[in-house]
Amino acid sequence: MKQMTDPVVYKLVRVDFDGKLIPATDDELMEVEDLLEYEKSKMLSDCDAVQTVGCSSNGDHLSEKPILQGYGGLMQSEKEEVAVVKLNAGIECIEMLQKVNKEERHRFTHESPIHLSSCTDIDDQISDRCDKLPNADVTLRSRSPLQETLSMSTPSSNGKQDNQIVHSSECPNSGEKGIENRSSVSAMVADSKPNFSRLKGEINLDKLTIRELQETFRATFGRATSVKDKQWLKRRIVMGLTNSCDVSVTSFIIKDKKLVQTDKEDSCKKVDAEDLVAEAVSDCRNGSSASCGDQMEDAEVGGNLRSSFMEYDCKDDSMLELKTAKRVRKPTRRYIEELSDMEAKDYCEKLIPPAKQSAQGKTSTILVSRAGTQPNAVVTRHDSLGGSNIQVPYISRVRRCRPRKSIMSLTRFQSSGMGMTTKWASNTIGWTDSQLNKSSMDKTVEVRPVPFAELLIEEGTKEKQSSVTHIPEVCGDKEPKRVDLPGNYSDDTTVPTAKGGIRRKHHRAWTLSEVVKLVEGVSRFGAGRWSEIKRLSFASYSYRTSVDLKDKWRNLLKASCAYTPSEKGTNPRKNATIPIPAPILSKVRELAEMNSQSTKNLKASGSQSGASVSENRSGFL
DNA sequence: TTTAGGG
DNA sequence: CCCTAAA
Repeated sequence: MKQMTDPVVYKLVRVDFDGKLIPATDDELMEVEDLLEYEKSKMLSDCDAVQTVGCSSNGDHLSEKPILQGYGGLMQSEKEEVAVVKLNAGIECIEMLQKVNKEERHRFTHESPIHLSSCTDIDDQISDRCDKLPNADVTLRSRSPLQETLSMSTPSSNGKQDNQIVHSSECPNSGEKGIENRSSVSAMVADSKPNFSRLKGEINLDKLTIRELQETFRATFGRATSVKDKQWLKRRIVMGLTNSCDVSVTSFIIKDKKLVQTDKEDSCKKVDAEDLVAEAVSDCRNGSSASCGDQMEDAEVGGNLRSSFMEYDCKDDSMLELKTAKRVRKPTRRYIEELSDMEAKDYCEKLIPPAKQSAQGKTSTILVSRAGTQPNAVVTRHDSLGGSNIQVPYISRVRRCRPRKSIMSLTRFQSSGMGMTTKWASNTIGWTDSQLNKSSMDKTVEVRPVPFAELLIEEGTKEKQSSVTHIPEVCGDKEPKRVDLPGNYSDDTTVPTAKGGIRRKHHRAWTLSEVVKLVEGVSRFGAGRWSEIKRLSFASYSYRTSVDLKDKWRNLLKASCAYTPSEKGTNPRKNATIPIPAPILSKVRELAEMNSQSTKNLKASGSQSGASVSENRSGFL
């Protein structure tokens, strides 16, 4: 599926009045992540390709598209580092995608049937790859030279004011009034390709001239600097190479990607190159956090949004420049929860016990961020993710799910899921945006073929179906209600009981989108595969356990049986909870029937059960 | 640990 | 949702 997607994907990005780049929806963000992954793997094999994804700038206007930098310039020994740097660049995009003006999004959803490239299980991807932002080293400012370059290489279009949205190029109908900032140029910017040869071997920064330091800086971060301050440069480079802000030594020697302290005690974390990668990957995760911030924007975060950026553990005053340039969004509670959940769920098997970690010479550091603007410090800890050190917000939580057997299982399922997705995309009819809205799932858009589209069409919106026949469909994904946002419950959703167990504090009403997700999951994996559905379709819903899914499915089944036979003419307000749209219920019934059928088939003839599933689906409708 | 089913 | 038996 990734191969099918054009690697050049543009995202909805809004530029705020203060020049801040506001990302779009979660789903888009996630898609970018997908992209990042794609780019990463691609670049790992293609050393020369430095892909820079579009950035459009309209002269004085700061309307820009995310710069999605690939992971170019990889050399075997340093590829990890490169990946980091490049990823860091990509992070910017992620960040940009984090937020989008709600109204704009709404409008976007309404006015433009967006057909994003197919990308399934975005939730899973995002939740699996995202983490907190690192030290804000590689910073693409809104007017950074790199972006300037990019801007020039992309066609600019009619100017709009700030706050305008730039439509993604994957949105075929995005050409409506005033929002035509489209560009589909993938700029190859050689200048942005850091020269990492400088990073080889030992570098004694003390002996370098300012110019050399600047060069090294560029090699490290992929962007040039004009800073003349030697100390600053050295610090920056060391920070970049060691991925640590905690650099205050006066003498720097970098040897084999490690900082060799010369005149001071180890105050630096020494991380392997692979750690850097993990860190960079972890950067993406912050994206999910930001999306949470987005969702909570008028809720608890509220006006704090603008000030919700903060720096992590940057004790160095030299960071001042960076502070203004790039601020790290403070993780929301949901983010932290999810992150912790993810980390526990997905990477637990790879965790190295802290003791062992220290024994390996890795300092298990707990850093207290000293945010200038944030009174409350954020405690982070170093964890090992996939054998790498990452910094994650520290939080105690209860794991409700057993860890994934292997990270690869995710990819495996994803690819298989995507395969099915592709099939669906060509065989089924998806939502239209109006259908989406009808289903109250218009908050966000997701690129995913929706198997229930038929149901909605069957609901009398057939006239819409022509507009969406062959393109992967847009579908509401995230919970539409703020009340349902996980962040509102944060990490104290469970409370220990006297009996030693844990009990949930709140009942979380199932939202329609969750139900849809569930039904889709069932249709994909079949009823009974709850843990798989949970992992793949509800990866970002840390509060839904597989048991929950099962229970909900049971309820849905009950509801559908009580409902559908008599069709829609009956009393529409039977459900105490949210009224489940009849199409969904009938879908549930269908799936149930299919399921029982296939199991019967399994029992009887033991064959052709898998084929019957998909065939029954289409034949049924 | 996961699933199925009762409470 | 919780709990638990069974796999």
